[in-house]
Amino acid sequence: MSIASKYEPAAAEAKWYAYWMEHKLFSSKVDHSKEPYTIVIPPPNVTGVLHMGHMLNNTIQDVLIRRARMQGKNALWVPGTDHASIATETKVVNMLKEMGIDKKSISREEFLKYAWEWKEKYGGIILEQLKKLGASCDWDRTAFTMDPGLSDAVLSVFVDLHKKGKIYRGIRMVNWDPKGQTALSDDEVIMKEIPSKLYYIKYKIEGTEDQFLTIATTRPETIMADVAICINPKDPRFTHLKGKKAIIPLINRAIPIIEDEYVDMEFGTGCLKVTPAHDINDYELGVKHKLEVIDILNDNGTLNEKAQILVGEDRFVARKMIEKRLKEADQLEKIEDYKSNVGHSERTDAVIEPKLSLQWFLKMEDITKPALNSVMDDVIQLYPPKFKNMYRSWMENVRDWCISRQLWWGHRIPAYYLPNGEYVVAKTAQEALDQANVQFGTSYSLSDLKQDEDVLDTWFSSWLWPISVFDTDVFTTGKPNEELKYYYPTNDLVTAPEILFFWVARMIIAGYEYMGEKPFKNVYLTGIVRDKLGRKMSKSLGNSPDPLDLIAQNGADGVRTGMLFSSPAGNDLPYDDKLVEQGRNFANKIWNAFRLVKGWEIDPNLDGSANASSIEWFENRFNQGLTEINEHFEKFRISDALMTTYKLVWDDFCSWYLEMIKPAYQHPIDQVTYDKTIEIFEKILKILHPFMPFITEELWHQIKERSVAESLILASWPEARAFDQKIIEEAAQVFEVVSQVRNLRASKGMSPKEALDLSINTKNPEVYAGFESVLTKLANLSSLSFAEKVDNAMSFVVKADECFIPMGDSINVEEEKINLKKEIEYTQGFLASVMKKLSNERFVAGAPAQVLEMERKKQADAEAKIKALEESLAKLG
RNA sequence: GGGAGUUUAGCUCAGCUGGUUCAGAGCAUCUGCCUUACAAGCAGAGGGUCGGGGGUUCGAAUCCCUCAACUCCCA
Repeated sequence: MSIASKYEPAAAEAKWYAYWMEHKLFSSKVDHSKEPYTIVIPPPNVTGVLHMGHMLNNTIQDVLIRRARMQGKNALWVPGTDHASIATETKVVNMLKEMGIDKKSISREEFLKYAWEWKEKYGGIILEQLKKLGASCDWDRTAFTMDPGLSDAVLSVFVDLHKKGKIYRGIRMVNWDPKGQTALSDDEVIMKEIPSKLYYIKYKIEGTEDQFLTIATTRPETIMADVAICINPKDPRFTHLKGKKAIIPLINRAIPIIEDEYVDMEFGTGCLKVTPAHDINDYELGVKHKLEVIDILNDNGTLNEKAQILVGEDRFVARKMIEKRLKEADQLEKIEDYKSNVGHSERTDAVIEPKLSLQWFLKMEDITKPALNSVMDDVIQLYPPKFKNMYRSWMENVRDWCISRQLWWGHRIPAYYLPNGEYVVAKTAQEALDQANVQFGTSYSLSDLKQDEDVLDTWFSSWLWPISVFDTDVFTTGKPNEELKYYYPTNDLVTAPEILFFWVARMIIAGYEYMGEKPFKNVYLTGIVRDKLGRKMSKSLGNSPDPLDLIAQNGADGVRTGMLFSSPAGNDLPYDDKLVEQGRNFANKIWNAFRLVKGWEIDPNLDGSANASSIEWFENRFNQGLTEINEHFEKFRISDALMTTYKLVWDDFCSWYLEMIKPAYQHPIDQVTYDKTIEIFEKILKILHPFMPFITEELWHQIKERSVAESLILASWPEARAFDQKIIEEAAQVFEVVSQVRNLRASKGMSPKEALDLSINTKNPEVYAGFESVLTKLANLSSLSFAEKVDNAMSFVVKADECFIPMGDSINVEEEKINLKKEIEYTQGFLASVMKKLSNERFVAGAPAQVLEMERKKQADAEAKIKALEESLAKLG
């Protein structure tokens, strides 16, 4: 035969992906005769490359989409990328640096020109990589969050929310990234536990020469920004300080000593320095006590002239120098080691500086309510549901969303400042001008307007994604177009729990605000892909395999199934190369099953009636498996759906069914069995297709020539028919006899080639009737008979049936006796435990009838088995 | 400091409203096989007082209490 014994995925993958693309089989158009099934991709960063997290995430989406497509739904998976303002800007800045260009030395327009060039060059890489994975996205719809239409939608929404009074400008404490020189949202800040130091600093009490109070701080470089010392009014240690002033060391500025119960008497010394400009809690304390704000830091993290000393030094350098100077002044009492949680920028890893600045905010209080309720009421379902709690606590404690970023790459805030100190918000400069002149009775010209320098937070565009990929005008018109009406709300969203808040929650908010309707029905939260040590796989740690290498080595189908083998919803995926290997082996197994079937010659004159029972059994078993697989899918248990498919194909189809009907070597097969087997094989390929699209499409076409419209990707998902439990159970009993014979051979060290005689003592010979040839073949029997008594035989019992293998003189009677006695003893123990239950009146009275019946059946089975075993024992003499 | 989650075989995980799907699966391990579809394979086997303790119940991996360890979120 000419078919290779090992499946080579590369050629088939390239061929079929090109085929699907060429014939536009991923494409979806509005079609009211079909039910839509829609997924919008979580748009990867435009500058990104595929990592293991994407692989898992997008495999799941593709499985869902392909299955929906086969179920006859109008399946649409919308792809696209996110402009990712901070991440991309950082990369472009670095690129420019390598070219010897400083961002500060070029204009905004020049910078954006470089950025767009960068985007054009690298922006599509990740989408190309997704194609290698087999992603069946409708690529003609590929969207980008900074496409003209989508950008326009973002500005419309900004203007609209501003008009509604939900967007405002205000001074707030924000998370400032001194390296990226931008404000970050809370979600972009990663808290890390950092070993640091607690400095105990002595402040002189004003009007004394030798009286001091001591404060403990982790940030001595901010003492120049202190505006008060705060004590707890209940603290008896400090009553003598009330109403006095303290003097800041080194700069000798006097500050009041105030009282507030906020101060934790247990922490540090019980005295707290209040530095409103550089700590969020101090800021709130400052507002409460109407304290001045002294900001001593520049945007880049160096000290400014308000610090009076160390001007121009970096904050961390300043910390060291302050420590030294305090020591010299004898005002540093001690230093303790301390662990503190310090915020770091997700993008630049710089230590975050709390900073007061003028930013744009979105009021979250009212707008979040429908979004909270929809998840709490399961209108939107989270998988797994444990994330509901997290979602609620976030939504109930949400703070206003800081939506401005001090960057250039992104959607520039459509606010225009006027010479009179006012500003207007409008989509274009012209509109702003018209509005301003009407509103203020002025006659400004365009050149008088100065647009806000900042751009919007990336999430302020991606929160519109499930709407804006279909319709970018609805935000102004309020009237959804045909596409949006048809595809929205989408069905499933597959994403990582870490962006549940920044993205998922906000899409829900925007969905209700602009569509009055949820953006999706189900949210499937994947876990994080981790290495064997439990670390998150990341480029910086270098612990992640290259996904494209993996695909090259194991095939996309192997990688897809490997990723899914062990990733229940919400659980992290502990990645192991073994999993992908298992996937690859599985593909090979399917390949070889095909080789076997394809290699058979058909003899139309042969009678195949002996295989009827085997075919009947497998069809029932298939329907049972398919029912289970469908149930797993309904519950989003993708790993379980795969595992059930895996076992159905490998164990039931390959190990049992094919062996049962396989003709002897170089013998032909009958027409009926062959046709049935091909039919079964086709059904197997169908249920495998969502997981393993390439190999299944390849074999589908190798079975016979098929047209484009007959491609597997478009084939219909098999119907799960009713199945007969009895047929399955009886076959299982026959299989058990086969296993026992094999087991006996193995334990006696007999060769599998040695044919044996088998005699069965059963009350239900009809169970074996259809399977006699199967039994003979799989257990390698020289004869099969039904008899009550057999002498000098090894025996075993399956259910209540005694099975004998006559051994003539070679049998070791004593050993057989011991084995039988052991089994009798064990079964009697089991029976005793059942009887104990049944003789317990309270059990009989309290247990449901069904349970009772089960117990009685157990009793009957055990008694029958003991009887059979005892008879066998008696026959040994 | 507040909240949530996890703990079942060597590993990764199932186990629904207590009772036959109740101690399971896959992988790994061990034993025997190069049996012409597949050694990326076949056949067989061994592994767990379900984190510890207590309670409720006729009956607990499952419900309650408590302790312990780990993880995550928020401050």
